[in-house]
Amino acid sequence: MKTKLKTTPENRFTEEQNQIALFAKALGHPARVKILQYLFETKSCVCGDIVDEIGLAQSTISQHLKELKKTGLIQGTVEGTSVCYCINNESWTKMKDLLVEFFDQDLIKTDCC
Amino acid sequence: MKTKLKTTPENRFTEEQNQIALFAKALGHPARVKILQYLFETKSCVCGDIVDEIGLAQSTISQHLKELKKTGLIQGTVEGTSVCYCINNESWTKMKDLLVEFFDQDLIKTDCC
DNA sequence: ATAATTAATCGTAATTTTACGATTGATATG
DNA sequence: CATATCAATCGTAAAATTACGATTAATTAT
Repeated sequence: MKTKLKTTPENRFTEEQNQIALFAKALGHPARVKILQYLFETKSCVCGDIVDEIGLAQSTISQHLKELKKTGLIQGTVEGTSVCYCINNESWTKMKDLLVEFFDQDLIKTDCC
Repeated sequence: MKTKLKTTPENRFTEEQNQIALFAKALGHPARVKILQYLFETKSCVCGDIVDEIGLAQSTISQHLKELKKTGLIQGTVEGTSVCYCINNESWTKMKDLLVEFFDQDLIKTDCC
């Protein structure tokens, strides 16, 4: 039988390529960039403060936070009725190392066209 | 009454935040990560070779190349009937600098939660 | 216990992304 | 010229993203 199977073999991309893309995707929205910057520059990382700071609806911010949590870049701890978010330094470093290594490809490469 | 000043989408994010997100978004798909790696590691950066290398449809690769071109990370030069793609080193460096600076926020940062 | 506060989730709509096949336009080659 | 080749674009469909208001769950305060 002629199998026009659904493509997308999981060996199409390496785990590293997928990881790089995943981290990059997490940074691929200005709101998330701003959230991360805010979490770095302030100690009060309560969700409500983030909502005020960014200027998007509370539910939207929650979605972005969820996205960042998914990659492990941030983590939240319940504090009474609010939730305190902060950078997960381990994940941040992991992302940093992975992406910087990716960026530094150009140090090996010479000219092309 | 507390009047929540509505920020317009234009000044909601800084130009830097938008730039970071834009570059990150470009890297936010494993196919584009792989394309960039391929362009670095080989001298033959012809579109057809990229299609063979990645294993996606030609039109899909074209779309990804367009996306990368949009950010300026790559450029293509027509060579006869084919097109030779290569990294735009200036843009690559610009992205590198911008993102590495963003990554290095953690060097200033103390602990949070 | 009741009310208030906070953040997650739900439901939904608009937009964007991703993928493919088909077509088109450009350039070689016969 | 006719034809083959290559890559961009078109048309389209499925999936994901982004945004919002409304609701819910959990906790704190009255």
